[in-house]
Amino acid sequence: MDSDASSTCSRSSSPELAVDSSFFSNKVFQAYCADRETGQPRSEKSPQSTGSGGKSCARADLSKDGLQDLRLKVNSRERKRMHDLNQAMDGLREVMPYAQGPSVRKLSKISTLLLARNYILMLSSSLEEMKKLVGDIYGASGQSHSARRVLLRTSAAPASQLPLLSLAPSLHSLVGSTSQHTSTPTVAPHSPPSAGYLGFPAPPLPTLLKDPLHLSSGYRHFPGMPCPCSLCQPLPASTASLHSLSMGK
DNA sequence: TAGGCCATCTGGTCCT
DNA sequence: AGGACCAGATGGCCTA
Repeated sequence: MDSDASSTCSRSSSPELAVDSSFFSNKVFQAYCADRETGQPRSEKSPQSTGSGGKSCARADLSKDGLQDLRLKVNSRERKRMHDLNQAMDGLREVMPYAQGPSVRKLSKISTLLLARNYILMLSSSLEEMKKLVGDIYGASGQSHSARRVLLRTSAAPASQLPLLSLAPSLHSLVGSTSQHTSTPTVAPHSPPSAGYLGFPAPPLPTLLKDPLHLSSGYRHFPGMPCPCSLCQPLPASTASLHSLSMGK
């Protein structure tokens, strides 16, 4: 099959087949037609359908074939929409700090979204911490030009050459317990994280925004996650631009 | 075998 | 009117 769903997913899905000759599609459609002929709705819940007759009336005028064509067209559009959504989800997975590879089961959709949220929060707090640190290093307002130069240079450098990396050990010991950092159970790259594994449920958003990772009491890493902070890992190319964007502010 | 995850179909609603 | 978006239903696959 050439569908992108089958290319990105190990499951055996066959959309084209479903459109053309799927038993399910035919069965459903026949049931639908039978319902229409007997005047019995397939579902009880259609509170608004009584008032708005627009498309329903138009559909009533269609022949069986026309109705089926319309249904197939709508199904195809919906399938494409979902495929696009899945592609976007795959794109998100690619930039997530999580082991990837053919032997690694990919993150579920919900895990991807939750992990992405935490990752963003972590990056934000790392950035804030760096800004604070640079401010401390260069002191008061008189040195702001130097600090800005450092920031600019940092944002212009390739991700792999970011000075943040060399600062990572001292930063971790500076802002928190390294033991907490290193004693964090490392993720077995072959085990998919569940929502609980990712350390959820997360605190309410206002709290997170105020002090996302409780950095004041140490650099907090989410349980079970490989340390994805910008200090410990070279940034992926696609996130480097984001990083430099924030730095440029 | 139960539960989780997913793809697909479907009808309703909203928007252009 | 047509398309996009959404949520519910359904059934298949996989894993513990």
